Amino acid sequence: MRNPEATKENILKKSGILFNTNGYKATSISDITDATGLTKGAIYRHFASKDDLEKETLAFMSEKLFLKLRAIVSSEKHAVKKLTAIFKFFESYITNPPLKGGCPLLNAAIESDDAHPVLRKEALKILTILRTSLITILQNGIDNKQIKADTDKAFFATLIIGALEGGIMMSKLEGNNTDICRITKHLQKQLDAIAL
Amino acid sequence: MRNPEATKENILKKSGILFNTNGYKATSISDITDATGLTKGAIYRHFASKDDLEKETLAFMSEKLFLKLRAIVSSEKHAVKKLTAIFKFFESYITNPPLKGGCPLLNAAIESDDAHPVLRKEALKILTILRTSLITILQNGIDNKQIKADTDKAFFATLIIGALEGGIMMSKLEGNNTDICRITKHLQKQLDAIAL
DNA sequence: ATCAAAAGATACCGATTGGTATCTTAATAG
DNA sequence: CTATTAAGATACCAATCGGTATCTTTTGAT
Repeated sequence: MRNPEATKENILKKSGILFNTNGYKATSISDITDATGLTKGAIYRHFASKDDLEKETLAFMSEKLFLKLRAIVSSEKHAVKKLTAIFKFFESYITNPPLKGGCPLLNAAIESDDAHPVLRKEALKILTILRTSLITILQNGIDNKQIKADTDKAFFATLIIGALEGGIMMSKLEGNNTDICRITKHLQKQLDAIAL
Repeated sequence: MRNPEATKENILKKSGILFNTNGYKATSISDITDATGLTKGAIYRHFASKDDLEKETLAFMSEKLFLKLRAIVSSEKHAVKKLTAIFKFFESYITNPPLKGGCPLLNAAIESDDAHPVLRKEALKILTILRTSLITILQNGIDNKQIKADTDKAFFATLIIGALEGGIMMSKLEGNNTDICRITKHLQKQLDAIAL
């Protein structure tokens, strides 16, 4: 039953859970061999180093989440509803986590920003994609006369991302969804204010 | 020149920089002996374990920041101005960091929430103090007819903390203060809306 | 001056770290 | 059926980890 692609995916999946819940530095290769049932030989065949595995795992996690997010966004036609769906998606990070350990962007950003350039670059890439996606939705909303034309898109994108990520941090720390729901409620109000 | 209290404070100071910039798990006792010029013997005389050192260091950092914050807040008499001063304080986290490595609450919360109960409990304590302080300022503002009486204090406190912490994450990752300034600008607007 | 106690230095411990060289096994092409 | 090749297992490496037992040095009380 040898299947190198499946093996790599299995490593990425299990590493994702471990990195995202316990941290990148705190997760050892041995933790990963325990979780996968594989050996070091198998892991180092697919990844050049731990740094490389960390980077690829972060990319893997974010790609899977963006896939889910895009599916949710695509199912809505109205720009305002698309954004509301994104708020709901972030609420689910607490109530029904699509990925153990919270938001991989937030986790990687905090762990990497001062010390780990490889991981930091990957986190920045994710932030840029998220930011650009939100701005695109807003622009489409403006083009389709669903959102006020004088909306500061970059400003609004920062508000959405910042508030949601901060809300996730608070709710995860408190162990309930009170804070994230307050945040999404506020964002929804702001969204309604720029809707036509 | 032996001075155990000064030694302990020195350890806490240097550990604070290291833990806050490189992370708790990523910082070894050896890193701390290098930074302080002390030996393990000295460190383990003042702290029972690394867990204990981590916890005490986080408490030490937050206490120092709360002291600064209280001084800034006390210098303003009007509740709205007190809150504005807090916004400016968080902006300074990026432009002129009072402590290397960003916000210790945010850093500790992300690193601890799933795996490190000792640190998590301390982080939660800090969040509670911050939250309570904001609510108290809002309540005093209401009592002094400076802020609308129907303001949802808990809601507003969550918005402030969540948005600021998220903004810090974004700005630190981007390497500029654009995002945190957008966040404070929005918060100021929200504050003006509840001011009398 | 002496001595007890505390502060800090030194030297060590077993366990674990990321990483690698080598060997075995399984799949595939001829 | 066999030879080749790649996937994965095994065994090992030096370095570092958190922690401790013991020794030396400094300090303050007598």
